[in-house]
Amino acid sequence: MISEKEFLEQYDPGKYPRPSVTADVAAFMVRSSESGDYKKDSEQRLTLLLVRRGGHPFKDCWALPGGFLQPGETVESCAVREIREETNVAPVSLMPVGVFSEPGRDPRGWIISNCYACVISEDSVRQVGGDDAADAQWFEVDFDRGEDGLYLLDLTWQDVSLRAVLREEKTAFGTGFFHIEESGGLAFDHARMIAAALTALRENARRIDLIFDFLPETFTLSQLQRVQETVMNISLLPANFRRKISDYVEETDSYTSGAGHRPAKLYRKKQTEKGEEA
Amino acid sequence: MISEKEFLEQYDPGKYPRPSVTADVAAFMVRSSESGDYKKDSEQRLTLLLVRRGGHPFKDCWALPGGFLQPGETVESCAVREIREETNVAPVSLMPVGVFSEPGRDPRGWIISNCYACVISEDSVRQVGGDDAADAQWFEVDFDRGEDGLYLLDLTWQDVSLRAVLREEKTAFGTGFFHIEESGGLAFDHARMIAAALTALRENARRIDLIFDFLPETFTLSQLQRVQETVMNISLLPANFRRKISDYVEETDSYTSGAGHRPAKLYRKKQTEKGEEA
DNA sequence: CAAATAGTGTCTCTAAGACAATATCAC
DNA sequence: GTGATATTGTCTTAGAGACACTATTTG
Repeated sequence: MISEKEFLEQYDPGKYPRPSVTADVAAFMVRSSESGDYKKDSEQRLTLLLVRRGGHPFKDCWALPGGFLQPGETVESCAVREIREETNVAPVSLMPVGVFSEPGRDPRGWIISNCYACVISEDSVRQVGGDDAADAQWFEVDFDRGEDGLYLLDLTWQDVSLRAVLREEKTAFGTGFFHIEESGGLAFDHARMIAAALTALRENARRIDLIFDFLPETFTLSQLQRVQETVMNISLLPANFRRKISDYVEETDSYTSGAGHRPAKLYRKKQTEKGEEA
Repeated sequence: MISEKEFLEQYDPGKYPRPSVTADVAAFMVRSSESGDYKKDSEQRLTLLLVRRGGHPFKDCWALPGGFLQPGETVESCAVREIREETNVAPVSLMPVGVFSEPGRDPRGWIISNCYACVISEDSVRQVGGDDAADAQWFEVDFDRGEDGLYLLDLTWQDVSLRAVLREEKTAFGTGFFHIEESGGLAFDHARMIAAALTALRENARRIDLIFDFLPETFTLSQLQRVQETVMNISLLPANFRRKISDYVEETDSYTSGAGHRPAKLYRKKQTEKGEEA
């Protein structure tokens, strides 16, 4: 019979085999692309940050930013660190997507990956200025359901196009879970992670709180609506959208100007209100 | 410049420090306790499986069942294995609760825990027969919100009563995240895990699919209603509940009998219907 | 003025909650 | 019959969707 103190002094974690642990992050941004017509508002696209792998394995393939967990940090702080290294932006909220631990998912050996999703505003990325390193780029995202529970994931940046095919797994539970039919050239099992992250993002985008993170401090209600439409890939009527979010925003004194139409009042996110309680 | 094959041959995962990884499971069951009155239906209580720790650290404390991840298995299969070792029952669905990786959370060192919740029917536990090992018991659960975002967690089995106090963390995102004010004698940071698991369980119990796992193959609608009420700690009107779930169940030819009141038709879960699509 | 977005009012439809009323068993 | 649950029907209300209409800007 030994005491707890003695036990801990003798304890050797190296007795049992241990995996390596990583955090990978699907960082999303809504990018507005200018249109030719001065009257029309710009269109918006959902984009995802990918990095080109500089070393083996999957050298030169595109992958989610991520890295190994270091002693003394949590998985979440590791995820934040990785995103900041790539974008210079610290993500506001981090959404857990899932744990990926299938044997063989990484050719280097026993490696478990914790996947997170986060949302970054175009505004903040512009402020810190992209360093134009060709190894990190925002890809436009298309993710649609095909036939027979097949899903098509399209990631496009300039002339690079990654097309993955996934099959949805029946998962008695609500979390999206996918099998890779075609990786589309993405490294590791990242196509699965991206599909799961997109599913989680869309699922949670109806909770209004999330979509504010895509926008700067102040915004018009139309901008807010377009963000939700872009993320969830749906279409809404302005009148109804305004009603729905009216409790979550408050007016400012500013207006937009310069567009070829009626100016819009700028709003900001209302603090300490609804959605916090209950 | 080396090839990927050469790289993998040279790769040594031991170069970087690695954590130990565990899976811990919050297994819930709804237990019906017989009442004295022949006319009244039995009352139901939500219970949680805890095991008494036989060795250091936290010797003799109660803890969630769990164990170290072994090579060649996924985190999920590890969780299933642990539950089966304690109950002889293989849980149907596994719900991810969160990853707990705060430095110092385990006195043995760098140990990351993946927490899952699952739901087990009283029926299946009865069938395999509890082995009456005193080291694994179903505790009755009370989890209520106090003042100032403080939560009280009460776990009771016979004369053992564990009372933990937790504080909810503001987490820009929807997942419950708690700080331990008082552990109530629970091992490690398991009080946090249990609070997070209960939050997740209640959140998802409104998705009807989940609550079927608490019940045997066939059941009455009242039983189903009581399960949802027990899990979510709410009260519903029978008429409305029946309407809401009517699309998810189908009748059988059997009826209950023997109770001091009108017999109820037995239902079963309807397959390949609503909730699967969309 | 034309084109486009900003913003308001209102009708309808559906789902949830409340509640009343009837049915049927064991004792 | 009594007391309990089983089961059905209907009224009310809250919220989402649809749509018509007005307001205001730039060129």
